Amino acid sequence: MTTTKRSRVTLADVARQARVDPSVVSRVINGDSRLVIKAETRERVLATIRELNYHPNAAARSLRTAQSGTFGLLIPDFTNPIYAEIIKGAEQEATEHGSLLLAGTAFDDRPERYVEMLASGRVEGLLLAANRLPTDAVQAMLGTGRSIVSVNQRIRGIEHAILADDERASKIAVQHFVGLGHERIAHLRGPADSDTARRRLNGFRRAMRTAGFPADQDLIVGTDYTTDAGAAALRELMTRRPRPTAVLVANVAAAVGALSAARELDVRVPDDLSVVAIHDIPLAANLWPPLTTVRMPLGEMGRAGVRALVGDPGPAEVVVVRDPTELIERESTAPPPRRRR
Amino acid sequence: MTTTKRSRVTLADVARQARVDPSVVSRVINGDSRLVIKAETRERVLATIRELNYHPNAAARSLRTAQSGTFGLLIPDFTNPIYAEIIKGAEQEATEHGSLLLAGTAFDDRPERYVEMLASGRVEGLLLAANRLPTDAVQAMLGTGRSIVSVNQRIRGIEHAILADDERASKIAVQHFVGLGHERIAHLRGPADSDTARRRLNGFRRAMRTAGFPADQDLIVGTDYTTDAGAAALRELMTRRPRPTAVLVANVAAAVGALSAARELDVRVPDDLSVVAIHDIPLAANLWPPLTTVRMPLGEMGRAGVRALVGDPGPAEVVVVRDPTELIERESTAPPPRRRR
DNA sequence: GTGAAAGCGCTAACAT
DNA sequence: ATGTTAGCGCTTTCAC
Repeated sequence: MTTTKRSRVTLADVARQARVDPSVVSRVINGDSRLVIKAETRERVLATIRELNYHPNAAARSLRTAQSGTFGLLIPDFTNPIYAEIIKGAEQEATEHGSLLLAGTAFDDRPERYVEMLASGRVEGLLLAANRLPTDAVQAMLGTGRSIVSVNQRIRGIEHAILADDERASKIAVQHFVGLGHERIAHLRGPADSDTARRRLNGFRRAMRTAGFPADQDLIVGTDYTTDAGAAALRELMTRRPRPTAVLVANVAAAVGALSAARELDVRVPDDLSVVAIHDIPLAANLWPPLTTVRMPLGEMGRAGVRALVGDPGPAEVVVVRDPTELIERESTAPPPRRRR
Repeated sequence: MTTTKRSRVTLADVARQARVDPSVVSRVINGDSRLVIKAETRERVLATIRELNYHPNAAARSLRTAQSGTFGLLIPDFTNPIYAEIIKGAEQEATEHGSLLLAGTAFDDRPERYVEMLASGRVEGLLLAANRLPTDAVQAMLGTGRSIVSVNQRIRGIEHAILADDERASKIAVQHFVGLGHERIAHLRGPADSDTARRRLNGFRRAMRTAGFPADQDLIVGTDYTTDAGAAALRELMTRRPRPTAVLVANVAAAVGALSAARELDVRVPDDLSVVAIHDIPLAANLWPPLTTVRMPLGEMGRAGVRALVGDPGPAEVVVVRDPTELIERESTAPPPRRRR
């Protein structure tokens, strides 16, 4: 009794075979609470659905209800492990909500694509985890009237943002360094146009001031959130004299590069230089040395993003996911050289 | 003249304002070659579309044409860097084809979801990069009559498969070891139920035989494709006496774990043990020591998968993407200890 | 060179 | 307790 026949089975087919009206089938499927129906009839409908192996057509439903049951998530790059965690969280939340998550790369050259996704109704709302979207593309997205929420950063023009406590992450790292006895503490900061980089830098400065070691401008070096840029930045940093004894790297990808560069330069970690990276990913434990990190709630931010999308429009709002921002101490940090002798 | 008005702009609105029939607008949009139309009229239609900021409704189009313009890709886990590369390739190919790619995790517990994606018409075809899908779920997917292509592995019941030359990858690694003078060559093989693991193991055995060092069963240890499993497998392997001097790890995630475990055991890489992993990912260069790998055409497999989906149904077919399977030599391999003294 | 008409498969307000 | 009806917005065959 397989039903691998031609031509899709439609709701009308089910209705005919179950000898009820199509609208009844529809209401049974959608669990319409206002539907009063004999248990027996409902059972007959359900049985017919199974028998015919009926699956509602998504396009028809979507057309009728003006809802696609899909949310979008735009990221800069699938190969950056940070975003994998965000995607995972967002996907889980969407799944629990009965929706699909459409994750995609925000190719810089084709912003119309994302406007189109919204305007065509393919997705009901969009999570923006990609930076550097052209301002007019963002405006066009907003013009569709659909909900847009930025994740991990603020984006000009977008009211709703899901953020982690980036300032606090820097503070945690600085306090760890200070606790170990470091004084010459450096920061490999992210790109100037990055909102997260700015917040982490602020946190760094503030924490340094509080600790009584006002940040030395020489010890703040810019880097992109990439491995290569992190390596280059560390090389530059190590030309400073006297050398720093500790460095907070604003991003784990950059930190991986920094570790490589340190090795090249025969700078021993943590003996000569302690390193803390912001963002904990599984891999950090398998680097050499295992990297001390400040864990950020990446998955939780993805979840919160989807929640904001499905929730009521609500007023302008910034949600800071505070939960588990904490130090994961591994082997890339130790007291400074002087102290140890 | 912004059009951020209520109620979506429809094709009918455009037709009315451009003073043509809706069907003409439709045919202009879709570039119907059989449409004969005055350049002037076409221009007026196009202008109106721009002016009204019209975007076709995806659901309506989908309902009418029975095509969703979306392909699905099922992977086991977003945080595994292998799949990031596959997704990227598939997404690029889909984008070039004007389609969307819906990548999702194949949660073991909800196979109906994926059947549903196909049966409901949300996706036109599905790429399966996830292993361990229940056989009946696969059958149900096939029952929808839509195209399904497996990527990176064969799946029972699915005719079309996009594969890399896994056997050759193992052979390349073994030849590299042999060229360095190794004889006691081990293999951390993937899970028994994994098709890729099987092919890599075959390649390993065959290459060893060819080299005149028939594989020692003791030196073949099973591992999952995860970091922790790789670490455990290496620990087990190093209890063998005499110890192997080289090991081919079937997967890069497992190799990362193996490297960690080697450090724990004070097994120096490459001095005491040479390591080659299958799969090259950017990170391999930043491990310690930088990991020698056999590059597999992951992105290209993703692309080929989408191509197979959009292409004609075609006969049962297995596409082996041969292109750039090659050794990337870094610092985790060296001649065996004996030779170096 | 352009228009008319039918219908894809579903839902929801309104009958009965 | 169930049926009727009227589209959602688009494409496409056929007619003029």
